[in-house]
Amino acid sequence: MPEFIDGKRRSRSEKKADRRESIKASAIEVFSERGYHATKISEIVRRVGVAQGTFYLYYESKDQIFGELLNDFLTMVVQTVADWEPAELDSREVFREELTRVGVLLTQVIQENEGLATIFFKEALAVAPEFDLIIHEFYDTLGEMLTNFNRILCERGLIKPLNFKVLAYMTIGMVERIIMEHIVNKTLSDVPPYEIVDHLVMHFLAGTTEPVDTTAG
Amino acid sequence: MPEFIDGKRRSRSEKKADRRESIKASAIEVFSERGYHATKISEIVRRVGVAQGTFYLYYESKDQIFGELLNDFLTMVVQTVADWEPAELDSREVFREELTRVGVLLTQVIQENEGLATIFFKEALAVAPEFDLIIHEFYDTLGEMLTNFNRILCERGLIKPLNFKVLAYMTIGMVERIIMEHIVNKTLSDVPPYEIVDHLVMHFLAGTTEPVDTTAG
Amino acid sequence: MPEFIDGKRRSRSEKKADRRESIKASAIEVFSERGYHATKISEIVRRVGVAQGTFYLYYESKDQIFGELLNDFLTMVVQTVADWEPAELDSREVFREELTRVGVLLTQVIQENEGLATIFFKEALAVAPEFDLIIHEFYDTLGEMLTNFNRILCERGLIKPLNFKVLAYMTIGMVERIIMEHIVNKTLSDVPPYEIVDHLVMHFLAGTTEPVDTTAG
Amino acid sequence: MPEFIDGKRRSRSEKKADRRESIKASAIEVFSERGYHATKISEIVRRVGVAQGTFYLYYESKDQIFGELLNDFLTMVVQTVADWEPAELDSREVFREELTRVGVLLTQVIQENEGLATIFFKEALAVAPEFDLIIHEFYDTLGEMLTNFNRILCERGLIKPLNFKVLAYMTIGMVERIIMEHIVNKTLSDVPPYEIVDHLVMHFLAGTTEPVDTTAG
DNA sequence: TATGAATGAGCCTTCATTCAT
DNA sequence: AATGAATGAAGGCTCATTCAT
Repeated sequence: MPEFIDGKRRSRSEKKADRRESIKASAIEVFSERGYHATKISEIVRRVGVAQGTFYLYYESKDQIFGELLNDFLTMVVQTVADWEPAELDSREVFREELTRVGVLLTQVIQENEGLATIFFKEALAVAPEFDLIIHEFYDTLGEMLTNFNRILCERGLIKPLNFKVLAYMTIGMVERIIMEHIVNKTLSDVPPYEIVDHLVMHFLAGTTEPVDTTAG
Repeated sequence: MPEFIDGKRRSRSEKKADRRESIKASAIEVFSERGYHATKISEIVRRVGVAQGTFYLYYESKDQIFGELLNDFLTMVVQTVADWEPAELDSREVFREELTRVGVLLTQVIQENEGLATIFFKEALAVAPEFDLIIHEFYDTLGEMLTNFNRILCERGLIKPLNFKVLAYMTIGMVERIIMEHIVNKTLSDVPPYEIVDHLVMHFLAGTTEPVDTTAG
Repeated sequence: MPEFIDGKRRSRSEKKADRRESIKASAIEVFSERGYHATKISEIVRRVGVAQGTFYLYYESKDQIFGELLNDFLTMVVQTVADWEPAELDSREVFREELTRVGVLLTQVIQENEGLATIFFKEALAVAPEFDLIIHEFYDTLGEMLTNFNRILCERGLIKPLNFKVLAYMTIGMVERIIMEHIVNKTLSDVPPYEIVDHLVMHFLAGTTEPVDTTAG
Repeated sequence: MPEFIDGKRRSRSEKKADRRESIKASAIEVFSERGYHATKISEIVRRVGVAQGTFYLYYESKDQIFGELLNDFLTMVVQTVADWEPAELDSREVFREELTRVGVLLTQVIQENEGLATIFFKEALAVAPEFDLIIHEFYDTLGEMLTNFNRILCERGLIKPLNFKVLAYMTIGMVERIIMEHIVNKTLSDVPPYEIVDHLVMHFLAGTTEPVDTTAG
């Protein structure tokens, strides 16, 4: 019996969870390949090998599973940053190292969830106003976090005074476009992740630490 | 008689062009409000006040008009950059001024075409593989242009040696996220465009001109 | 002025008739090429080089012109037979000659109106119940004419007693399938018309004049 | 319970096949009554009492089911002839009997499938070039079969030398017009099938066995 | 008489969701 | 829990016909 294949009896709820997970995995696959609108429930279940009706035992609707996927992705990103727990940022060097560390962490987590990332970057905005809200909240939170972060850095003398909000979104933009090209479009797949993160960190620091001398020729 | 309102008789082809434009304007409105899939031809024509069939006198299909809108936007952006004709970049100061100038130009053009910008940033990737191609080509072109531009700047000693491709996409990302927030999502609408462009240029220059001194504490 | 090209003034009604004829010619072309349903008024007028609205100055509707074409064809066929005026059928030889003569006449008239023939044989039955009626009437008339003709021939001893109605439809079938293959489908286009008519006449006479001796081995 | 009506439980696939058949039956009905273009899927399903979408569980499209019906008819006709297996045609008498036998068989089969026959004779040529091909192939095959058959009969001395191709199509025409009138238009419904077949066979034999003496008066 | 832009009814097809088994 | 057949609303597109100019 399949339940014994791995040597231990799986409980009923464990099996149920498995079925749910396999449907979710299939959904990630299809959504990331075809996009939200071109994805049919029939294709999701076909790949799992269950009947159409089974989908609705585990998810309420196409929208609902899509929302859950979006949420999974955002939670993952937020969690990674929340788990960061940076060392005391008492020097530029430590600061640089810490930024690099969280950058590499994010890179890994996103690389391991390529499908979710693709869905987020390509589809999320285009599906429905309902999801727009979630995403705007995410960006708002991210933007606010970074704005505050920048303000703190400034107070500690690690970066110079700027419009921290603009700075925050510039940083977000840099990072997300790089992820797009590296993970989703693969146009930067020949560049090692570390080099990419290094560029991002360097650029952030350079653009924020020293006034540009524009008088020199 | 309406024909004399602007002091001259309008020819049939002029009126025909007008009708086409009014349908296009309506399409931009609806697409940017509702997104591609939620947009119904019936809604586009309802807002113009013509019959459903009229749409098909001017456009072949929903896909075709969407493609045309996308093309309009990309052409506009490319044209703005192509019309730039920067002065001789013989000093950092001139360089900075020129970058700022093109930035302001782009800001204006995009602000005047908010609908198209919204469609591009929110929908373009999610509609159909057919459009993915156009967009990837656009990004590839943009990426290559900037990569070469960076290389030239480096040769002239205006920026330091870096991975120019990564740098290019970082720049693209900064700019597009800022546009997103400023024009589409309006979260930066309280910041004057000039300040935003200034930050972008400053950041670009700072991150590319001087090595960051990470030894200082 | 075009009206003088052939050296004489054309009256207004003559010009009008010309326009009507050219539209009809175009309609025959398109109907025979594409069939009734795939024929668009726009295509008919495009080939004449007039505007869509012009069609409706000369014909009431698509149905109406189709009906007129059908009628033209049937009238032509009936007229040919009516113009036949056979010589006194006082011998089998004369009879045979007369049958051949009318056969050749019909062949010519149909060959000169290939388009109409194609429309009649391929489309007529499939368009609308309204046309079914016309066609059934035609076949009924034809069937009755031939039935009576056969009866007369029998009375004169030219053919033997048979079910004249069945005989009539057999004859119609033979003729129309041959026309189909010869004129419409061109699968018999390598056989000279005279040979074809000869076979038809011969077959008709053979099948109607002598009892078949089925006792011979 | 309906499942027990015929004394045994019907399996799911059996019921599924039934549903398919009932839709096909309805399609035959509507197509033969209204013709291809005037037939609406909504009417087909209305008569079965199922929803519009159900049609598409069993057939891909309107075209596809029409093609299947056409194919059914042609297969049926070809199968009847293929199942014929005539006795040794060593005498005119046997020959006549065998021809009569296959004629009666065809009559029965077509009478039992009146709807399909109507569709074939009235609509088939007028629907789409795609179907034209199928039908032309059918007639070509039929024409060739009969041409060869006639040649063989001639070699065995059962019929005299003629243009066998012309002869073949004359035969086809006789038969199909008779079917048209008897089955589709019902103008010969008062004549018993056997008499009709007899006339056809007699006529075929008479027209092919003896030279007509045209010198006698 | 001629034009051709405009009309709008009509139908095929898709697919998320339901529900009887 | 699982099935998969059935549902039916919804929308893109066509084209014969009209009518203002």
